[in-house]
Formats: sequence, structure tokens, C-alpha cells
Amino acid sequence: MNNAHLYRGSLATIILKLLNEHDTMYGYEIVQRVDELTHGELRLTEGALYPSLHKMTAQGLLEVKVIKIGNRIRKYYQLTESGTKETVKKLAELEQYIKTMRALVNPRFR
Amino acid sequence: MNNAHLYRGSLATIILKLLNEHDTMYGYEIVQRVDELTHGELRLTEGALYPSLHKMTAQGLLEVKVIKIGNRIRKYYQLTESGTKETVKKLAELEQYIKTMRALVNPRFR
DNA sequence: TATTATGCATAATATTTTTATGTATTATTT
DNA sequence: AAATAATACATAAAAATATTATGCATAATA
Repeated sequence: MNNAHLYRGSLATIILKLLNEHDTMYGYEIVQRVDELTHGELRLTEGALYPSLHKMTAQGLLEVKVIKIGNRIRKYYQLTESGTKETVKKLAELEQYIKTMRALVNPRFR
Repeated sequence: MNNAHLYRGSLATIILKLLNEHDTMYGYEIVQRVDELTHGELRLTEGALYPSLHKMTAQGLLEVKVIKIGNRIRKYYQLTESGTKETVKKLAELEQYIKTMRALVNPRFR
């Protein structure tokens, strides 16, 4: 993973979209899912994930439900209404970014 | 420009590719060119551009030629051999990034 | 029983970028 | 002629984000 730098700024988009698809997910699950979906291309680190989840929760984009599995806890995250809107917005922004980068980088797209 | 966060990490790729196309360019010209090509979508700030140019020069990716236009100077940047290789690499990384993001974000691409 | 996997979390550091300035020359508008 | 805008470089403070390195604890597996 030498192109990690490009993923800077994409983390929230990824998390929101996954939650949008899966209804509820917990942190560890998100890490695993990203690893699967990208075939190891993108290694989502906990040091990035958890602060991001906390931030989006504080912003009202996510809701948390704490569940006990035996003696171990899981924190299930779910999109709020506002979070769903933000997801749509972020996906549109990603599309725009890709278009713009193509225009910059690929003369065919000009 | 509300999706600025996505461009984090893309700056070097953009600069290298533009230099790859135009042979030589100076800083101010790069700002203008990006503005034109993206129809104002991406506003490249000098505070980001100049340090990045200096860094890549220090890394041996770019060469500078200082030219006087009247009493005003221009610093023309040009890819070195190593810079050309790096450009190819960075463009491949961008393509990979886009593929990966599509896989994450667009179930159609799985 | 030792190791790996699960599951949370934070703190120090590094990197990159934005925002805010700063200096100076040349061109254009009032 | 004077004021403003455009050209052209640059850096410094602050903000944002992510990596790396830990830490704690439980459950499963070798």
C-alpha cells in the first residue's frame, strides 16, 4: 500500500457508504470489510477509524448502540437521517473528484 | 469547493502530470492551468504549491531554471528522469485508487 | 498454554494543507 | 497620475488527518 496518501480525505466517505449498505456495523467489522472489499489494498487502521467514528457521532451523523457479546462489548453504528444525507453528498463529491482528476490527468477527458 | 478534503494527497500527482505534458511550467502558471482545467473546481493554493515544488525538487524529481522577465523572476520547473518515472508511478496509483474506491462505494463494481 | 483473533481506545508523531501574510513588479482601469 | 488588479515568488501559524505505537481485555484456536 504505497498510495495511502490518496486515501487521505476518503475515510468518512468509505465509512458512511458501508453503513449505508449494511444498516449497522461495528468498528472492527468495518476494518475487516474494507480489507475484504479492497483485497488488502486499503488497510484501515484503528487509529484513523475510531476517532473518525467518534467525530461523526459527535456531528450527529451516526448513532451508537452498545451491545454485550458475552463479556465483550461491541459498538454498533448506524446512520442518522442527517448521516444518510451526508452520505449522498459525499458520494457525489467523490464522483466529482474522480471527474476532475480525470480531466487533469487524462487529456482524453478534456 | 466543498470536497477539498478529497484532493489531499493528490497534489504531487497533479503537478507531475502537468509537467509531464507541458515540458516546463512555472508555479503561477500551474495555479492558472489547474483553475482552467477544473473550471474552478480545484483552487490550488500557493501555500500548498510552493512547498510541494520545493520538496520535489529536493527529492530530485524536478529541476529549476530561474528566468528573468524584465525585473521579475520566474522559476521554470521541469521533470528529471526520476521525476518522469515517478509520474508514471503516481498515475498508476491514482488509477488503482479510483478502482478501489469504486469497489468500496459502488456495489456494481464488485 | 501460548498464540492469534476479536474489540475497544488513545497518545505521540508526521504529513499535508489551509489560511494568512509578506514582498515586489507590471498592467490596467478610473 | 493614481489606484487597483494581476503577476510571481515565498513562508509561518494553525488546522486537519492519518500513521505508528501502544494499551487493555476477552474469546478462540493451535
